Amino acid sequence: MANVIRSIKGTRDFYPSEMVKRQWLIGHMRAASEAFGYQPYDGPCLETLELYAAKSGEELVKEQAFVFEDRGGDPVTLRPELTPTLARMVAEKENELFFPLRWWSFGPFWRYERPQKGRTREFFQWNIDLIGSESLLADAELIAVAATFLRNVGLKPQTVQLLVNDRRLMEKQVRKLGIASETLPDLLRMIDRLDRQPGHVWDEKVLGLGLNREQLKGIRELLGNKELWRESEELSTVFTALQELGVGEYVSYDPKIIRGLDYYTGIVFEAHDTKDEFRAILGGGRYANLVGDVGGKPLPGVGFAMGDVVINLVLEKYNLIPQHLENSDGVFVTIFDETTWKSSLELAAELRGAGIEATVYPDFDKLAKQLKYADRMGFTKAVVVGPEELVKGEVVVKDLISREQITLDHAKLIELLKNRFVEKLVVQNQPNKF
RNA sequence: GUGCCUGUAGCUCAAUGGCAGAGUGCUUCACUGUGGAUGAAGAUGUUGAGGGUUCGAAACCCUCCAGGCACCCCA
Repeated sequence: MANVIRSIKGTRDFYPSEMVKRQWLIGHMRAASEAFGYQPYDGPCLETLELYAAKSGEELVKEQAFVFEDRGGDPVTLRPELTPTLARMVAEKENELFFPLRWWSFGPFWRYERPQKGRTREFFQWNIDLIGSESLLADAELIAVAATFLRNVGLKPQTVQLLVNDRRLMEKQVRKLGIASETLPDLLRMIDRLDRQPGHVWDEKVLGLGLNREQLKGIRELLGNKELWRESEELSTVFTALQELGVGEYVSYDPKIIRGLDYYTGIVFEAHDTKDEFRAILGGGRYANLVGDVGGKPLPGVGFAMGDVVINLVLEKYNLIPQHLENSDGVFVTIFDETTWKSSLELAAELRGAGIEATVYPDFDKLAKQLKYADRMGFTKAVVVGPEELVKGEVVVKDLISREQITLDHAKLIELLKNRFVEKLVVQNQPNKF
């Protein structure tokens, strides 16, 4: 195995057992999005470098994007985020779209980072935005979408919280301390990184920005004040709306939430595990001007993004991901021997024609081996067509869980399998069985 | 881009300078028309790669490669 060609650093292979989990996760993202009436959209994975030069943070494009020349010599970029694409798509059709837009998307993104816990170079991201409304109800709605997702995957409010803040409130409070407005962006960035370093180091850095000891003390007090939101009419409204939306238990106020990206202008929020063991699960907020930088009219919006990597770590820790590969919808068709294989194929075709998934064993192996395979692959029903049954036009169907088996004709077999199929559909309509 | 740690069977790991092992998985058989258990037998290694030290290296040293973790940045 030493000489197999390796995959690219920071990418992941999704074997069927992992793919089941990925589909499960996507299902919940879709369900939460659609529950609030959001529509799916997507853009290309390749974009021009120019698009990101206009919009994204400098570091994201210069340091972290995969940039290369196409065969014609033009610089292209593997998308490191979706927002610029969204802005471009909205700007291109701004006169024919009907606002507000409620759009969601799921797809792959690439960032050239050093892979580590919770960070890969190729990852999947759920993006969801409400564009064209300045209402605080829109801010609350996006937070409610996030909370609905967290609840539906089985995460409890004791385990995960959506931490909410408002940049306007923080700016106002910081100004009250008499801090110069030119140091404000740097200071906000420091607040965003408070928990990532020892307290005394952080203090030193803040003093280095030009603050005096008293101002530092004032900042520290602000950041410890869990009731600060009461001074913000906007936050009060948002929290009230979230109570009415039935997700109040998932939401709390945190003055330390600022968000690194510069384009946020109001409400900002992140989901964190309450033990603070993992990175932010998702992050988002209010922006004033989505499309201005790509040449459109200013449009306000609110949205968030959730990567698949951190949420998977959290879900794994709390054992919330369905583990097993299941073929329980289908039936496994054995092949008895060289003289009967045609009957097995014929039966399988008949079952498929009746809308039943049928999987045929491809070799003339011993029945024991075939049943062992069926068991390992997660089938719950197997069919045997041997010489004895063939004469009577019957088949043996075996329940691989109860180990019971019965002999019956084709019509009865189809009826039995179809009834089971109907039961399955009913079960699947429950969101946590997606 | 900076720093620290780790590479041994498919997987998880042991062997700390002296014959490369265990558990698990895998294959076969007990069971020639019936799978999960049990028992028995069997297969599997360039010890990440290359070089050096040594009578002798999986182990010690150097270089490279790969992976993990933290910083940076962020989903």
